Amino acid sequence: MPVGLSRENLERLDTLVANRRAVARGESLFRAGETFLSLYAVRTGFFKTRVSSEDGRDQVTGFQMAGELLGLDGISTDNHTCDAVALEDSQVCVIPYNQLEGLSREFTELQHQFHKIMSREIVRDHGVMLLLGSMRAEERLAAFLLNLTQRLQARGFSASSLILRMTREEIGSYLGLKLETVSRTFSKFQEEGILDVKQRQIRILAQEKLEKLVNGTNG
Amino acid sequence: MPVGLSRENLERLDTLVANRRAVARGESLFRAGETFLSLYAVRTGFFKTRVSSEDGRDQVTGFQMAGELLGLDGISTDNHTCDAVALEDSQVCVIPYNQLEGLSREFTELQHQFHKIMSREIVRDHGVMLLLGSMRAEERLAAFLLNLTQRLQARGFSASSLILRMTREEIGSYLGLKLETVSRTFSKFQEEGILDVKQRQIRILAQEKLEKLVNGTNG
DNA sequence: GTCGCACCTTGACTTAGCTCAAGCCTCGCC
DNA sequence: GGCGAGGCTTGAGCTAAGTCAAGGTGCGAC
Repeated sequence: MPVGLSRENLERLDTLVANRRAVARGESLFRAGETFLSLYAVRTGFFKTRVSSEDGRDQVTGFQMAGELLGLDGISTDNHTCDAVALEDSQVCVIPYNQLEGLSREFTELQHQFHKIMSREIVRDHGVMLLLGSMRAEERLAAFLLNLTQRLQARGFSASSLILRMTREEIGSYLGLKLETVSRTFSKFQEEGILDVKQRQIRILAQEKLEKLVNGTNG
Repeated sequence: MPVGLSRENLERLDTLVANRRAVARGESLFRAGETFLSLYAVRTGFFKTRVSSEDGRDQVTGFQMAGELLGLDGISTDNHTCDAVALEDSQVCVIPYNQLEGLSREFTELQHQFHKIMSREIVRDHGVMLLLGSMRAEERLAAFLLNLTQRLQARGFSASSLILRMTREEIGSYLGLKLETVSRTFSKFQEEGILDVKQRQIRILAQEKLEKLVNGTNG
């Protein structure tokens, strides 16, 4: 949250975010049901969030990379409502929530940014609902890949070449598909010359075809 | 947002919410792309929200009844990102967003409540993702009906008898199903003695069976 | 180095839900 | 009171994605 502030105030904001925590691959940062105290900003690494229903069903609700925020769902009931699991060794900033509320009462800009971040999460979720509610498998995977590369590119990585941090099953859960369907769709994209797929190493050969799949009136 | 406050402060909160607006059935309260200035609290009536992709696809993202808040998605970019359409003649309170931010800097409790409301929206959306990503048609419709009746019951209406405000197509869009599937599933529930369905009049005869469909490990 | 395990791919078959089509309510309007 | 339009139901056939099953691949532990 970059803001124009005095040095003293900048320091106060820095303390908000001073605390670090490391999370090893496969470990949870937090779990559904735990008391909510802090938000977390990913510094390095990669996470998934996952909700579960009373029966065994679960659903990956998102993948988070450096700079993204985790834990917003916990504010509603003072308990986390999802699990956040590191997909590789990761580091987060711990942001004590009551301090954030306090500071955001003083700094209008911080308050506004925080609201924007929450709102953006809602907008993102609506996009996923659109995907889950109305797209076919190929369209879902295309949208997923474009979203990932866009976010990676914003962080200075290649727009066309990436290494997936998650399994086919996790991608499938996120996209509402079975892992076999994800795998077959990757293979299909490879046959069609859209992707080069070697396990988790993906190279995008024809981004415009992915975009057409997502946006085109589906021909 | 009921809070314990002095009379003067209560009055200031009242002015926040003093403005009313009527929306006739079928009209939009706001549309995607319009400048975001205010949130809206439903006073009477019933709304749907809907997102659209560049091609014609669209997805109903929620149904809102009295007491629920509309427009949170607009904060992220200062533009609304979905359409809100009245499903019956309705009335809303207009809540100017910059005033809300201002007051919530003064009133800790208001700030906290507002954050909880945004967070609750995120949690709700995750629940819908779980539904869209992992449930079968019957389970989706059961979850939908239980959610509706629960919210109606919280407002003093019957837990077992309701009148749908939306078409089969709108239910289908929300649940990621085609209208025919929604219709067939209603018919199936009727055959099984779970519901009595007469067009939009629904009577729930066996709530426990709906609950079992949603929660049961799916037998 | 090789063993084991987690993950991925591919094939054959099944099925839930979609599509297309026809007909029926019901409610507002003339 | 009849007509029309939007909405709902139902049937028949199709298809995208799921299921089950049998390997293949690559990496970490010993």
